[in-house]
Amino acid sequence: MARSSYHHGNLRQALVEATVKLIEDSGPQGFTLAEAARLAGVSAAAPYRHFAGRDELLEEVARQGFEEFADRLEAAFDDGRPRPLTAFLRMGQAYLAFAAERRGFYIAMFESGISIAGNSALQQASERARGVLVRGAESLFVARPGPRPPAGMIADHIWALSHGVVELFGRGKPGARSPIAPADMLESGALIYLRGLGIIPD
Amino acid sequence: MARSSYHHGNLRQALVEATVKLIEDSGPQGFTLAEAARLAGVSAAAPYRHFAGRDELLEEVARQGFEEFADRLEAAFDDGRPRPLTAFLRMGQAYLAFAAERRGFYIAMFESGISIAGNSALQQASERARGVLVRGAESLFVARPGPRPPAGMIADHIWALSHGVVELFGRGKPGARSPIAPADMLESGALIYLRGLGIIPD
DNA sequence: TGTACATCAGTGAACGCGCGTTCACTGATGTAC
DNA sequence: TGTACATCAGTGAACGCGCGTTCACTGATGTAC
Repeated sequence: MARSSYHHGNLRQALVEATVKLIEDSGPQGFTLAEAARLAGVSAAAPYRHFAGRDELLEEVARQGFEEFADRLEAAFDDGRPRPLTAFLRMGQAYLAFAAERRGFYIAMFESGISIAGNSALQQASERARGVLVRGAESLFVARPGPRPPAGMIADHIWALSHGVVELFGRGKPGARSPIAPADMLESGALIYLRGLGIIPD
Repeated sequence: MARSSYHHGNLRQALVEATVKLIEDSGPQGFTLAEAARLAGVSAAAPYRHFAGRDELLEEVARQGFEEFADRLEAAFDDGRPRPLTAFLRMGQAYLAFAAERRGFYIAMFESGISIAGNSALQQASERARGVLVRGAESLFVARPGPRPPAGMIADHIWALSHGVVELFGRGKPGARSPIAPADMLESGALIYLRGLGIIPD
């Protein structure tokens, strides 16, 4: 944060990180361009050398978030090793881990009110993440002949369930709505769902 | 909105309605006490006769939202008629209908950043809504002997799935992430899940 | 039915604040020769 | 290796703005008698 020279050197990325920290500390509202600049140790006018405004900075945060999100899902899936089902469930836990460990990014991605469709780099990154889930869903059927439900639909169901768990039960409220840990909630829900798909025998 | 006399007559409720409209029109950020007062045709100081501040007004909006939400779920469930499964699925559709038709309330309830636990009237209302889902889940097992999964868990799974569908796919973005309508997404997901529970035979 | 008076629910002006954004500027860096 | 110069990435002051909140006030309403 402390800067010895007149030039910052890496202000663009420093602003991204300041934004993440501000969002984590004070919620999605608790972020202003001015405060991000302050946190980066720079005048309020400086961010305009790198971003057109507040929204463009938020969208960059979300884009980087989606990239890391996709990376983590991919690593968790590990090409379906040792078995597709295990790998698929591991993606669910990676989903929750990302939401918890990278909360600032998660909020920027899903709760900041930015428009994903309006920014093509952002949209590409978000589609890449969905692609990992879709491939995971496809892998569940590799050894199964016959008709299969569309993998995109399965990916969307699991994404929705995971997101709902994060939003409704994922925040560390003591004495929250449910005493069950988010990880257990997602796993039990996903297992029931996969049994419904015939992936897991009763 | 137009007021003939010095006194408004029903300012408290008018502010609630103004808040809902502002949130619907301009997102969760697009609400300020000052603008709500303006919309209600009243000076910026007037709201302080009825609410301690911005947050208290938002919490009242959320509370009323949860009450109507619970009412609608209850009406949709209709005591499990004609069959528990049908009634349960109808609740899912009522969930989506509420989120779409009462968007301002939904946003105040789930996306405005208020703390549900910090306001007991609000918490009670939200628990009442969950109670309807829980009773719906219990009804699925009335004619089934033997061990059953906890109804609270099932209610939470379905709530999370519904919420996720609303948040990720429910906004009317043209060309959005998925071309499938939210109602179809939720129904297909819920059916697979219920099959996994053994409620629906394969 | 009329009147005095307490209470209630508004007004409007004022405040301090922080934000987003623009602008002319300047210090630092990189490059051509 | 040195110098001139273009470009880049900052500064700091200023602006207009709208917000939240407070305050003394006043018009309207309700009630006791």
